[in-house]
Amino acid sequence: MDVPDPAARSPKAEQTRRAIVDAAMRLFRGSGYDRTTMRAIATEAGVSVGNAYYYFGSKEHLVQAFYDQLQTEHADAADRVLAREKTFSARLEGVLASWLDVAAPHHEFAGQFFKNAAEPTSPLSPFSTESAPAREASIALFATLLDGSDAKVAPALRRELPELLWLLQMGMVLFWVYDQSPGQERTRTMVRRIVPIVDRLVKLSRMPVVRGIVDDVVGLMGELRAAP
Amino acid sequence: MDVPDPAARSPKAEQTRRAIVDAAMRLFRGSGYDRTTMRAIATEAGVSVGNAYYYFGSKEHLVQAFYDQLQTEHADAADRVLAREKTFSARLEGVLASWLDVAAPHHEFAGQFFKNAAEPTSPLSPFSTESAPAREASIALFATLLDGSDAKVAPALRRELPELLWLLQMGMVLFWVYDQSPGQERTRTMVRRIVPIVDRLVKLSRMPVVRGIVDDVVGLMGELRAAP
DNA sequence: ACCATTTCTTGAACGTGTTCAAAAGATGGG
DNA sequence: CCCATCTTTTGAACACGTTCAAGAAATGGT
Repeated sequence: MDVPDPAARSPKAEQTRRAIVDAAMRLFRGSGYDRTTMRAIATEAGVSVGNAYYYFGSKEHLVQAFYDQLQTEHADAADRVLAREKTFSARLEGVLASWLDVAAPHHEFAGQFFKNAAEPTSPLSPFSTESAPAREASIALFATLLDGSDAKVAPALRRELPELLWLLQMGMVLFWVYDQSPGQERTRTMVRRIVPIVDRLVKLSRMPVVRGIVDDVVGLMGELRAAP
Repeated sequence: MDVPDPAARSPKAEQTRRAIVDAAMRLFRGSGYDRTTMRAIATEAGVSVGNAYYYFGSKEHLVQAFYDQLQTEHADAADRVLAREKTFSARLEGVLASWLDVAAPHHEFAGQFFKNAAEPTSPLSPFSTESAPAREASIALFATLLDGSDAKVAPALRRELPELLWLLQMGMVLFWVYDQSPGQERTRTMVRRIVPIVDRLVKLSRMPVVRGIVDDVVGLMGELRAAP
């Protein structure tokens, strides 16, 4: 289960590690997660099964590499969107749509390993401590999205909105995973139509009648964060 | 994989079937889903492994029985709540809280098999065609909750609100599965505080400014339903 | 009573993810 | 150069979910 300290890796070890990750990626992409066996990955990488387990605690851990790569690709694509677009809704739609773009080639694969990420104890779970860095990076992206936009947000909401937008993205991912339409066209439709709604909700958040609810929601989020 | 038609079951077969389900429930409850093996279930039930697979296509299918039982228990508890409470928020909080009550003893077990339910292709997925009856029963429950309450809902929303409340419950279940606080106290807090928010949102739905958004949301839901 | 057909039951076998003791290789101090 | 120690690698073995050919038991028509 234990894995060598990444800081102290000999070049040879690093080479073996990469060979295993690359082989896994190739096979996952070609045959899907379930149909790719650890034996096949080891053979493809030119090592023994046990050696793969020396570097990766489980088959699941091999997916983390894929996960990281996706996150990086999305961050790049999102940066390009944010450099180009200035309005809140264009920025939001661009960021969400670019996630769909980078993830599209992996839809089937993603559906197969989604069950692993869903398990509460899994390190791949978006709520796990292991994925906290990725989660915070993603929330920070939505903060940038917001800061550089023309949106006028109720002050109370400003602090919590990035996390709420991240939750929106999680919802989108959930929808996408279950989306069986060709090219996941339904998810794209959903995004295109939900962004204006969010935009209007944010605008409404400053209205006196609505502000009470906003405060409630913000208060609840604060309490839940403090509790654990 | 094929399983005998439930309509045409001899008493003997039914007895064997029950023995397997009961053994599985006992062991699941005692040792959790993952640590309970099909061999142990078969031994406990006094049959062979192959026989268990004659009645249940997979280990996952054995969970369906647990699932159904939970649903039935919740429906009963919810009925008692709806007979007692008349205001919308009391009914909603009662129904959600009673789900937590009936599910509480199985929190650990539920977390373990949640990953199976999360896989899009799984029959246990709340969005699968196999669980459509359970899903529709649950949505119908929320329709009853609404109809018998004092809530004045915008007409456009009335049709979609039961499904939205069902989605709220799905969100609660998700939160609950990940909730590691003792007795899942955080989820209870979340429910207690989110119900008044929903209540206010529903009231707000009739306001002229908000009505536009409500129409958008309802329109989006209709479109997504029509698409597949 | 007999056979044909269907229903039910068995246990060995397969392929899988994972573990582990042991070996091989690398490193560094004397 | 040699030994001790640490890192890396191996492949056999384990436990599991699942399948399947074969047999046993029930059923029903003649």
